[in-house]
Amino acid sequence: MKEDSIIISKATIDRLPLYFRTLRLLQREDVEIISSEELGRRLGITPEQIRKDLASFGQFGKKGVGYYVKELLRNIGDILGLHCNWNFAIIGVGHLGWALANYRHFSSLGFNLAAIFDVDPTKIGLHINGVQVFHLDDMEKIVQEKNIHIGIIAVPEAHAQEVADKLVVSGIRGIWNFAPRKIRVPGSIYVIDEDLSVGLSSLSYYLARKTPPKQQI
Amino acid sequence: MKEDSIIISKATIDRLPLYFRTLRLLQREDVEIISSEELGRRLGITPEQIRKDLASFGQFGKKGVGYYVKELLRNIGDILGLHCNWNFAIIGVGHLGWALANYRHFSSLGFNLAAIFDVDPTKIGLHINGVQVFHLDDMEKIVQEKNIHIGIIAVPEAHAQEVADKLVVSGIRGIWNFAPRKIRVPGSIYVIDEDLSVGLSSLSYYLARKTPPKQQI
DNA sequence: TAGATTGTTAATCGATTAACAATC
DNA sequence: TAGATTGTTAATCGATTAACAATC
Repeated sequence: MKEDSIIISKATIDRLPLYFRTLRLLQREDVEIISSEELGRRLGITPEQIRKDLASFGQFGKKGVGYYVKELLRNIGDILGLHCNWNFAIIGVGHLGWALANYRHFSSLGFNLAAIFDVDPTKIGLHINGVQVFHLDDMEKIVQEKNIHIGIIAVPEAHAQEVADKLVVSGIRGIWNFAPRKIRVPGSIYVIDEDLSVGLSSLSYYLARKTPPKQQI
Repeated sequence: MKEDSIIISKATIDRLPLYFRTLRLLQREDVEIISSEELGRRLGITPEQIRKDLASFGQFGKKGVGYYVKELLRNIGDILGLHCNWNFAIIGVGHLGWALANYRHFSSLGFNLAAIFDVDPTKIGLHINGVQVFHLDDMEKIVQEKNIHIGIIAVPEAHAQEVADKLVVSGIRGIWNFAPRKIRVPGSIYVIDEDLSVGLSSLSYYLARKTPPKQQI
């Protein structure tokens, strides 16, 4: 295992979930072996890139043959830590929080929605997708009780920092931030920002000048 | 203007919306002038990076002074094509489509939700956020009528390609794809993939090995 | 064995960082 | 003027692509 010796690029890590999801599809199609060539064709990624990405974690393929789908799937799942069965919480039951609470792909990847938080008294106590909505003030207690590691911020911008602070105090380790604002947290907390207006804005950029980039992501 | 002579990196373009949103915040705070130093501090981006990004589109700053917030805001808005008042459509009234239809930031950036599409007869004719839900079969007509340029795919994976095909035929120019599947479209159509499970999976990767990357995005 | 395909090293390409002259 | 800060060029760093030896 090279994970600890060599620094893996962020770009590589972001491609792993794509490989994973495609391999799952292949498994469902009863494909047992796949070459980097064919996997690349499916994803719009060069075979060299795929081999390089995978090789940075170990030797998962068989020369002259390809990759065993089932085996590679297990390996990538392990690399991504999907076996950890992370518990996560959603903060904010607006339209976006509601949608995320009902998003099926998370649980199929092994993530478990353990709690939802809001401040609106009419929402506290509700069950969304079978998960209870708690008051923000009870976060510390619930996070401990339910062993929650990841917090998803889906509150209005104005409250994002306040919620982030609460999450940190409660002992969360990772934050997925949908609020379009930079949040400040200690260095030990990992944050991923997901500002949805970035996607639409960059689309606008390309459409406005009629120059589609050569390669999609 | 250098836009046409020099190829701007995708990384730069993805940062423009971040600059834009921060400048808007500054304007609301009545800040008139900002230095790359201070803007960088707010965003967690180096000042050199910001100056480089902006300089690739023109000379927007004043040496020894900084950038005029109002002026820079207008310039970045123009670069991003936000003045084009793009009409967009959402396809799929599931939880995600519903949330996107109600997302306020799009309209505040000048994007106009002009139509929603689904196939469920109980949803056709409904108005969400004041916008009518049409049947998928009427797409070509409605897209033409309402001059829609952008389609947001929020349907289950299994139907993503079929919807993409319909969008292309209808004359759409850009697609924002939330379905976790690669869609195939002609080269002239610009596609942005937004697979929400990538965010959670990469969080999982870092949490599983306790090595937060030095820099957040 | 011959053909295929990986894993790895080297070459290229692109993006970020550093340095500094220009100038407000 | 002196101090500050941009815009730009050069240096560094990192990621992708190409090439090919290893080997199934």
